[in-house]
Amino acid sequence: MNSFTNRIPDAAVRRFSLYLRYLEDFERSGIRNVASGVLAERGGTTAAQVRKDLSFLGSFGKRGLGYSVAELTGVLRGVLGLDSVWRVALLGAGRIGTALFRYEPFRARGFHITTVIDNDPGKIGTRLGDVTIRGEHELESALQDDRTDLVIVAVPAAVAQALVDRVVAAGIRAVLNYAPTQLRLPGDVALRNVSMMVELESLSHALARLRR
Amino acid sequence: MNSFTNRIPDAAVRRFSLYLRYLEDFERSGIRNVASGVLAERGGTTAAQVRKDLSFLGSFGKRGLGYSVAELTGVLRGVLGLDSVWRVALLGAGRIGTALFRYEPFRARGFHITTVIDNDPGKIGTRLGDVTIRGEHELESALQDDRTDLVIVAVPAAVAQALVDRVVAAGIRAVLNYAPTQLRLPGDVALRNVSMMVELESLSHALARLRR
DNA sequence: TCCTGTTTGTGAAACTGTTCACAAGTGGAA
DNA sequence: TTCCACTTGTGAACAGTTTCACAAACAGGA
Repeated sequence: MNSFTNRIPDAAVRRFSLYLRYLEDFERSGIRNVASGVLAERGGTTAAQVRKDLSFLGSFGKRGLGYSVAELTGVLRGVLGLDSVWRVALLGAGRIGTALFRYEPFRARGFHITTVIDNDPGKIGTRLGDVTIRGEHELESALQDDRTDLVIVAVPAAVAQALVDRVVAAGIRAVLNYAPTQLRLPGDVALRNVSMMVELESLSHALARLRR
Repeated sequence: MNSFTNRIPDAAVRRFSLYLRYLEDFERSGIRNVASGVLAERGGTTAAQVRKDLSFLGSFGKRGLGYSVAELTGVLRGVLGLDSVWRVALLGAGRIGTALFRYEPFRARGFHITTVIDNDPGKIGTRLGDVTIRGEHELESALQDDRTDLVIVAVPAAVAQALVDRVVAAGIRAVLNYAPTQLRLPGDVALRNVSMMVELESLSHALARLRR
């Protein structure tokens, strides 16, 4: 009975992404209904967790039956903002930036990389896929012209903060950061960090403990 | 006064990685002591958080002065298991795998990618940097021969689980997963997932809320 | 219609992580 | 030596998240 008016816990939102992925698998397999326990088993969590998560969105499961795959898929797409196209700018066309650019599932989910910025003179003017790489000096105009919603940062740590300050000043409200540095930005800008070093080191911590 | 015998919260361990990064910057700048507030400001957290985190490791700050950069660096390296070399196998030499392989900071931190596995016949036998790519059928022998500590999964979701089952059976106890699927594995195997879709979708959720 | 087996939705309890607030050290100046 | 400005370490309060447990709803069969 918990409705849209309330804020949804961040931990739950992240699981929604996973649930949606599994529901799409089920949909492809022609499965029409799915119980919380099935979704839980697939996602490495518990049935109670799944039900609690979904209860933040309202209540549209059928007792005794489970959830309609089609309906739940639709609701999750809506909540995750996947019912519209998001225009994405990629800052940095190095190895990581290029790998991200070519990652197909982005486009399938409605994330269109329409802008690529790099400061290497050898790259400016060349194409990455169907996008022409532009120089850093064009950042603001590119973000504006392309009506960018969201920025992915894949530049060296040393230049990331300065670039992001400009991005925020240009009105962008969502940043996905791959640079190995903690960006500081206003509270009303959504930021997510992805760091392979942090994950790796948390693993080596676990391993080191095991060894003792 | 909290000593090594206790388990350290996962959230704290992940912040240790960040603290260490900043401490290394400070060390390079010749700064010898650092207060919790300074570390906090750099890492986008609070002074109390920093002190609480560090208290899990013992107590070696000096009241009125802060922490010795050199000492703290050493302690964090130890806790994160960075005082030895870890031998890493990379499964999947596609775009993401290749980008990971070439990511220099790994090696600097003591993570040596000694094994690369791919099932593309066109790639088997070719080299990636100084490592020869081997076929999937050699997985077990490669892990054994190279005395692998840790495995990075960068293969398509469809084949990830089967491959990881073999990896676990071969005795590996730490897995870093880039495949967009939730791997199921025994409780005594440490697993970390890195998913750009989850992060992106959590951003688009935030944006979609903003729009309402 | 009634019974049975299944599954949801949700308060309450348990747990985990974060923030607060302050006594207790510390170095340096007077 | 005494004082002062500063900073740690840590219980306690608080906030957020997960798990538990069970009444209520439903489908299908007898």
